[in-house]
Amino acid sequence: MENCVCFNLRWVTRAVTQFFDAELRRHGIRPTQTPILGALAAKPGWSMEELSDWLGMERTTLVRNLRPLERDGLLEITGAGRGGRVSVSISAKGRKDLEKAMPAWRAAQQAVVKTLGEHRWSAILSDLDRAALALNN
Amino acid sequence: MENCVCFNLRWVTRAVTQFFDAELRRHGIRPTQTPILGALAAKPGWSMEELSDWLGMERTTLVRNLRPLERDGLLEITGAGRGGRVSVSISAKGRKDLEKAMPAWRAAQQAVVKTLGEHRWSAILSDLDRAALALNN
DNA sequence: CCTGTTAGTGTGTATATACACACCAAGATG
DNA sequence: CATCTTGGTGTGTATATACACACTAACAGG
Repeated sequence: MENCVCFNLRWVTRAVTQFFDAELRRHGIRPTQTPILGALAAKPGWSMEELSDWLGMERTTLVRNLRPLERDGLLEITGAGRGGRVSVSISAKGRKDLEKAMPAWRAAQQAVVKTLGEHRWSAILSDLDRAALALNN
Repeated sequence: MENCVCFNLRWVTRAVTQFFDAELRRHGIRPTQTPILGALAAKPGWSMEELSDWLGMERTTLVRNLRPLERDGLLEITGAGRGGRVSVSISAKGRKDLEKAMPAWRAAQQAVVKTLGEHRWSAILSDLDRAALALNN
């Protein structure tokens, strides 16, 4: 049972997340928030469901994850809310903070990629993506 | 940035965890708890630090993760506590519940392994283990 | 206009995670 | 014995995750 796929994936993910967090921490941005801001920076006016689909994240999880970013003014949520479609967009501050944190992200990414080499990492991530998609059907 | 290792790993891990959870749910055991109970079933009298080392889990995270299991009587924590070493052991109920949940775990494990094949999965997990170890130094 | 249906959204509750910090026990040193 | 250090533990606080559920807006059909 020590070969449990779920357990091993969670273990590696914890290690990688902690590593990214150590780099990003001083910029006040969490590893989970980086891709959220990245998506928002690429396109304005996401609905909650679009964004959660794009990120492959439970919609209700995303709602909670946006709260700290909204509170700190990195993004803005406009629209009706309960019942009506909302529109999530990055703010000027959000864009600036993301920009400032990018070098740290790049450093972490490069350091992790270096452990196995870019070729192997991309093969692994590609396979894992395929596995995850298979499980969703 | 959509190739962020951290983000992709977290995504896959969420999918796999949800899949395991769907199988284990009706037994009242979470995917995270299975390996904990497994370790406890293999050896009695773990100290908190030993167990967290073995599971590759932050010690303080483990403390919180043990609470529900302790509350539900699946394990017992004896010893001084704050300051003094503790001894964590599985209970009879814990052993029984784990036993009952094992078929569900096996089913989930097999289904996930089937997505890429056993050979590929074990190569991937072996590489990921190596990567995670490299990051801890 | 009214009502039923559906799609989009948020909440309640519970677990998972981890950094910073505080606490206490036990042995070492004086 | 007193104090000092160190190693093992738990807590405060904050984010991350997701299932079950409730709510509301918008639209359809009468």
